[in-house]
Amino acid sequence: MSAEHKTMVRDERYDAPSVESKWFDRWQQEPALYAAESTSTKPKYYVLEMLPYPSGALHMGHVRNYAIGDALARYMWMNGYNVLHPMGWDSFGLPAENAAIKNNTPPRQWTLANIANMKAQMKRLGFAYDWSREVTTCLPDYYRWNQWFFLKMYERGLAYRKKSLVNWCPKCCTVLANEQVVGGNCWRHEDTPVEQRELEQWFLRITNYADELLRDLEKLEGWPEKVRTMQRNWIGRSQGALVDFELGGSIGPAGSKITVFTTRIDTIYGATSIQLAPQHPIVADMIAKNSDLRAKIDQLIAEQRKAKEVGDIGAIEKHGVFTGRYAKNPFNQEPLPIWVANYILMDYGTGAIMSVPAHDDRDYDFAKKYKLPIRVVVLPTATGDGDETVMDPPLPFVTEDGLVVNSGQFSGLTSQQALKAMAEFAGQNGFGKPTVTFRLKDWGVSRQRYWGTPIPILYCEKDGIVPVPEKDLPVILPDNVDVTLTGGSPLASVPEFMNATCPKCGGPARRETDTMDTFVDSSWYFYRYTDAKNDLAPFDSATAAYWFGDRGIDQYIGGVEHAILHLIYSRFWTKVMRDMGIVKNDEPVERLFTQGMVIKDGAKMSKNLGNVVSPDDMIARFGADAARLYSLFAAPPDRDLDWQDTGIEGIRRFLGRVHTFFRDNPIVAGTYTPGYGPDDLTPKARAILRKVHQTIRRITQDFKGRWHFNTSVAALMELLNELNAQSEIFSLNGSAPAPRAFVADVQRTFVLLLAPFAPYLAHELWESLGEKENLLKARWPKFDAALAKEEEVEIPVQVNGKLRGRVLVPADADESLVKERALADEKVKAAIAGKQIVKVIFVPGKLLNLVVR
RNA sequence: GCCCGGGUGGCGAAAUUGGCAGACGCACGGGACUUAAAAUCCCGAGUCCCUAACGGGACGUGCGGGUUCGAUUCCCGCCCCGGGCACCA
Repeated sequence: MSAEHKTMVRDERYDAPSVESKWFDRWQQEPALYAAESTSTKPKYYVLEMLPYPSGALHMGHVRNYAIGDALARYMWMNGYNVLHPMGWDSFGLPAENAAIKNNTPPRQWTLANIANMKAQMKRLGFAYDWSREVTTCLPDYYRWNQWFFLKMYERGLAYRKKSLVNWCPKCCTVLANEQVVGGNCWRHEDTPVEQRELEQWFLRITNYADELLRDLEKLEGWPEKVRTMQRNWIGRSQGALVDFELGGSIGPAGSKITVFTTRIDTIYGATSIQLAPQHPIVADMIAKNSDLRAKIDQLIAEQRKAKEVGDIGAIEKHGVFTGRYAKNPFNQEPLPIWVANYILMDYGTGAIMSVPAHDDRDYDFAKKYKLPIRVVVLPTATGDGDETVMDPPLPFVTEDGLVVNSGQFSGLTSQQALKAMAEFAGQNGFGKPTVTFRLKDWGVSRQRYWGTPIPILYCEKDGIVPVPEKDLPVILPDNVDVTLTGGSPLASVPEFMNATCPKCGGPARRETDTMDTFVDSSWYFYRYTDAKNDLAPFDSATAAYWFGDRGIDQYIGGVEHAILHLIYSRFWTKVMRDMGIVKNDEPVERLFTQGMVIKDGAKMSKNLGNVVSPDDMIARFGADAARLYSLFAAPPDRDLDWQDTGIEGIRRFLGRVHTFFRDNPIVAGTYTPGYGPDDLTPKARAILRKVHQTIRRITQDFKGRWHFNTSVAALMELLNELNAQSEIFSLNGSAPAPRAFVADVQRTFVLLLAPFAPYLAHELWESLGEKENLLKARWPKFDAALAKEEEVEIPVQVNGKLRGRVLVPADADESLVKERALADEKVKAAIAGKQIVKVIFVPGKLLNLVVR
């Protein structure tokens, strides 16, 4: 603290360093100031900012995020709500291991030191958190409940182990979930392509909830549409049908068939080949007897892998190999050649498609290349344009509005009708059925890393997979583990950890040495805040129900980068907990706000670019209030903010002017007679009062509505400018002093309006006004429409829509008065000279437009 | 390619229902205070044109159309920037 203060630039007017230091010390002595009450008659409000990873120091993005949340929390407190505003640490994860290797410091020690530092920074910034509820995910009293949930999911069949191709980051030396692969690269190493490895891993069955996760997005009206769209895309629901094509010849067992997935069963009469993914099981049978074919298929697999690693799967050229075999189209008994193609993916649908070149771009390209027949079975219908015709080559794609032709009994149906009729027909005849596939895959949670929650599973030679009994939790993560990044789980090198006893047979057992994905930690942490010290359960259900209500956290604030990862896992976790009966809400978050990034010189801040702005530096130079206020003022919160040091300088000047105003006009409670009537106010004082109420309205509306706090701050600046312009009213020895009680009222209101944004200065001024009660317990000022109403307004006068003059009239003036005055205006006269007024448009209080000819 | 945002002075931005475009701030220019500077305070300012000046005029919210007395705002067609998804059958 003191070191920071010494380097602070001294301002001759407002000594932010010593004021902030004084209040910082006081707030440390009153930790209960921001404590939430879990039982209260007041209405509850749960406001939450996404918890940070303890990387070592806050960055400006954090400051912005928390300044928004803190302003809201303070506003809600001042409006009489019982506010829960907690903070914690998402403290497991790979950076701690990297730091351990680099600095030879144990991950635990490194992490806890970072937490201490960042917590001090948060306190210095004056954020009003209830630290009694702090959650630190890397401590056993938290992660034991990760293990508990894992066991519950295992019991319910939601956690399972399977061998499959998984994403492997060679730099992290661990497996990644699909959600952690960004454009084919690792989400932490954006230049490192993810490799595919076949490993046995633990998965959580998020796909069980795919339909509900999609459906409930409709309910989340308090979420940005952007995030909902991203989740919709990610879940990727696709309605279609499965159709079996019987194999001819001697491939596979008798009666073998290939099942394809299609969303366009209405085009099945146009199918001219079957395309298989190179990894398709049938292909394995074929190449077993044909080494020439094998080599070609291997080539296709290599192309696919390469494309995936480059991250541009759409760009590779389509290649295929004819297998020499045929499969029978069940609708028309036609034999179709079976090909293997590099553009067919084994992990979507069934890994097999029917190729309909006339009605699919990719199939069309492929058919052209290999000279496969192209057969049109859907014609465009006349939809008003009227001149669509079938062309040669045929239209590559016709949407569902088309008319089905050349399709046996289905000819003449619309595509929509055919989709239904043909899927039903397939079902009735036992060679297919309607189905739904999802892009969403189960969540792979195993990580071959040390710094995470141990998976509470044992492997016994006799009993196989054996969950750790609940009474034996937590499985403690051992200290003193060698965390070199060699690949393979570091815990496997700790015999004391790995070797255990089977709880079933008492024989020797081996512990699971993988740890959990850290996104497990953050999937439910916000429930823990409601009951953070519970050592019998993750949280008390009734307490969580109080804070979450029916619809979840009232307001969640964080970066859009978690739109899919954290926010989809959290939704899944909540639904699982609901099905377990420990929460009542279907969704964790009622309202979500994603703030924009803080950038500098048009680019994301990074050490490489050397454009990083340090919060410590800003606090030292301008003060915490200024750093916070600027991050609210410089741009609307949902937009990116381009940081400019000269901008925060301006904010510091504003805070200095505020301080000066109060210093020069000291009105202390108890030194004047309270109360004043309207008659005691001069017109100028009434004008001030009007501006005050207009400001209350603007700021209150910003909180209730769009959160454009940049305009809230601007409103405060305007109010201050007005107060300064009317200084004779305020000065005790001015020429036209207003009643002291009035001046005190204005000052009080100003401080209340400033309080959510600049708490240090607000508290200081509040005290200087002689107020004894804590500012957070004071009431937000009430807006009075009558007092805010203008008495006189300037009405713009247009002639044919062009501004020609302005007239000053009483606010409620009617058309005739405004018109009379307008016609008296010289410029208006000149504009209508020699012409006739054919129409008059009058918008009361807004505008007069004379239409002339 | 598809789906979301966004495009307004030198810069960050404002204009909540179609009604004075540019609030507020930054940077800039001028002035006051000072031996001087910094700090602070006051004043000016969208662009272009006319005027010695006072004033006045035209243009102006990415581009082109449209609706309207009136469009940053609504409609149609484009361009550019940012983000997401993508051989998903």
